[in-house]
Amino acid sequence: MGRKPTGRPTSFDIAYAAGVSQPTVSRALRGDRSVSEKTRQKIEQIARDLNYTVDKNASSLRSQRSNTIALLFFEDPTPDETMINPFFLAMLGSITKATADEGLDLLISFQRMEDDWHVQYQDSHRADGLILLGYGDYTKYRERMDQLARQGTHFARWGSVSSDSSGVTVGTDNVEAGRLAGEHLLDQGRKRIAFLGHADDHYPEFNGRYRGLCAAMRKAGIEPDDSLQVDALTTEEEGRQAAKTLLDRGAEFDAIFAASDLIAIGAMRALADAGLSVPGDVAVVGFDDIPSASMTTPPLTTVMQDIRGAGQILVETLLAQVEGRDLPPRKLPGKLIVRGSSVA
Amino acid sequence: MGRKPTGRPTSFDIAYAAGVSQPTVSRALRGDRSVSEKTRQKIEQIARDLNYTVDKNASSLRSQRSNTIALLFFEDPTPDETMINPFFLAMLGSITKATADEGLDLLISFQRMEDDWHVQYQDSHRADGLILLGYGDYTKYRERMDQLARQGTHFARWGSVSSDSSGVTVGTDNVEAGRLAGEHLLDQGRKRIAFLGHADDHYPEFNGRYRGLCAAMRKAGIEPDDSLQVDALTTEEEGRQAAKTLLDRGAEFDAIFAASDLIAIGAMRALADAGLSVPGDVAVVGFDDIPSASMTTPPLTTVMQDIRGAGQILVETLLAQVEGRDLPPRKLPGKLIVRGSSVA
DNA sequence: TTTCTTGTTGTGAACGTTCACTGTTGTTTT
DNA sequence: AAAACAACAGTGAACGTTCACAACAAGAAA
Repeated sequence: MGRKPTGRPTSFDIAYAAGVSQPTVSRALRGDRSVSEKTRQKIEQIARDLNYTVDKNASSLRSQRSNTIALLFFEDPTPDETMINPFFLAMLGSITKATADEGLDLLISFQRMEDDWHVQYQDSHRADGLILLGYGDYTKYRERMDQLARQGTHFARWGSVSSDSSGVTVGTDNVEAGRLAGEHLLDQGRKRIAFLGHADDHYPEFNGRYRGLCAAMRKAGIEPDDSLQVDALTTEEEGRQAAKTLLDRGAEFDAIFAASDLIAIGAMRALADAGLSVPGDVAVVGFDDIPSASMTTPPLTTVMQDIRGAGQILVETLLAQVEGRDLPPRKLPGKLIVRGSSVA
Repeated sequence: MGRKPTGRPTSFDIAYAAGVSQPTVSRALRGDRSVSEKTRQKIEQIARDLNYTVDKNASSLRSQRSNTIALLFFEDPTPDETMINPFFLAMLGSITKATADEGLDLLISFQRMEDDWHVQYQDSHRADGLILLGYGDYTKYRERMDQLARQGTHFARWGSVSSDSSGVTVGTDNVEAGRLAGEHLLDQGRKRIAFLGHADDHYPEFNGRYRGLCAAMRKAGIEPDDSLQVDALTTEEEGRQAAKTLLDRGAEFDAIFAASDLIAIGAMRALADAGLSVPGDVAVVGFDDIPSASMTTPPLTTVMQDIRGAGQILVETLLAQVEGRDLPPRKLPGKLIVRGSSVA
């Protein structure tokens, strides 16, 4: 029936069987409206019978569109390489769904920041665009992003939304979310609120959360105490260390707002080790609402980010960019999830 | 410099700049040894200067090899679509690493079992092979796998290792792991051990774990009591329900071996609700060692699967298959992680 | 009737590689 | 010194689509 006795059928085989030309097959299967309904159905039927599928490579090569996006996690190297930040893992689920809804394929990669790989994804036509998820020292990533932007690579990033970085960014309104957390703690009568997490511009998301907390405190007539802010990255261990530092210093505090749940969980361990009760002695609020947050004792109060919305908006934003119409950066609201760690 | 005033450089541009023919460029960049060292270096240099990368689509089209594998999660539909089983999420990390090490790209998809999509991944030349991760009613998946095998699709699956299913499977030695868990509980002096999880052939992994438990008990001279086995799927809620069923029934038991950590966590909640202490009244052992397992109170004793090894072996196995040499199925050992939920 | 649409299909080329051969050197063997 | 063989590079075609354009029919407008 086909030209070749062996191998997968091609559009030529379908065309032959349907008695039309090969490009007509291509058009029909793509849903091009210039093909009559009758021939389209006939072609679709034959394609199904012969178990034919369009060759993705040939299609992408010719059309210069891969209908694929690459999801790149970039982070500072960690000891355990296969361990992924739980928050981004959740994001992955949402992005997968969003890409599937748009009929896109999703490539993923966890290349470390040292590698140049991510730069090549679009150049090599593997993907039409990139979604970047990352954490760690922001200033290190900026350079890469500028490079990507210069090369005309399409990408959308999850992170702190500001105008100073190249590329479109989607992220939670961290300042507002920090304010929510702060107000909640103040409502519980807490007055000396510690912040665990880096608070300088190298970590703009954490910085925003801290600024939100400070704003809430000032509004309540309390001047934030800088000595209650301790640097920490998003790991349980750093959270434990940070809380320990605070305790060793003899600092007085009745609440902790941690920049992430992992930090909060680590901090709770340190508090338990020191014989302090949560929320009795110290109320704790985290950020992210990772699955483990509800497993702790007491369950952790935290700020949930709109993960589902995030994935969808990231994909939308990226797709728009690929198609030449740029969408503006977007800020998503965070939502306070009150659990036992902050209320009596 | 090139033939075209605009757009990405092609291998022709590199060839022109290097004063060689275009196929030589292709050969050089592929590392073909029939290109002299000198010209290879020259070509590589020029390629770097011109920011050239090989077009993945053209390359894959011509060579009929995409150097990409697709990772497909298939599961029975759940209420929250973006929620992914934590164990498979961990597996994802390991598979990503393994594919990166082999220089492969990784496509992922969470298509539900209803869809036919997964069948098309290889046909459309998107991927050279498939890795299947899934849970739920096994008998439903068998049919699909037989279909894949019939079509000559290359795939490797994570799950229960047995000879009866088509395709190569890699998995933990569930019987042995179940025995480990059982022996541990028996060592703690427990005699009436309940099993929470489906134990019929529709769920061969859980079934293996149960058989292992039974074997350990018989070896210790205790005949397993069927009434202490309660069906449950891998969710916290089902675990809670299962434990509640057991309690409502007035069953006597001093230990629970849950077929997964999520089930175990749910069961611990039910025990707490009933005023029973862990491990005082009931010792609990889970399976998987998901991140949350160490967060519970008390921390959960569990069986850790060799996730890192799993990813590597799955990729190896699949790659071998693609290259025409079949590797045998593999069983990986599980490792007991003793925490507070099972020892006093 | 003639001309212009509109809808549908066919034609030839192009996307950017890799593959299978054919040449061309220069070196080794007989 | 002729023949044989490497080692390397070039030539033409092929992979399976999609694109731009031409061509044809049938009905509408002139």
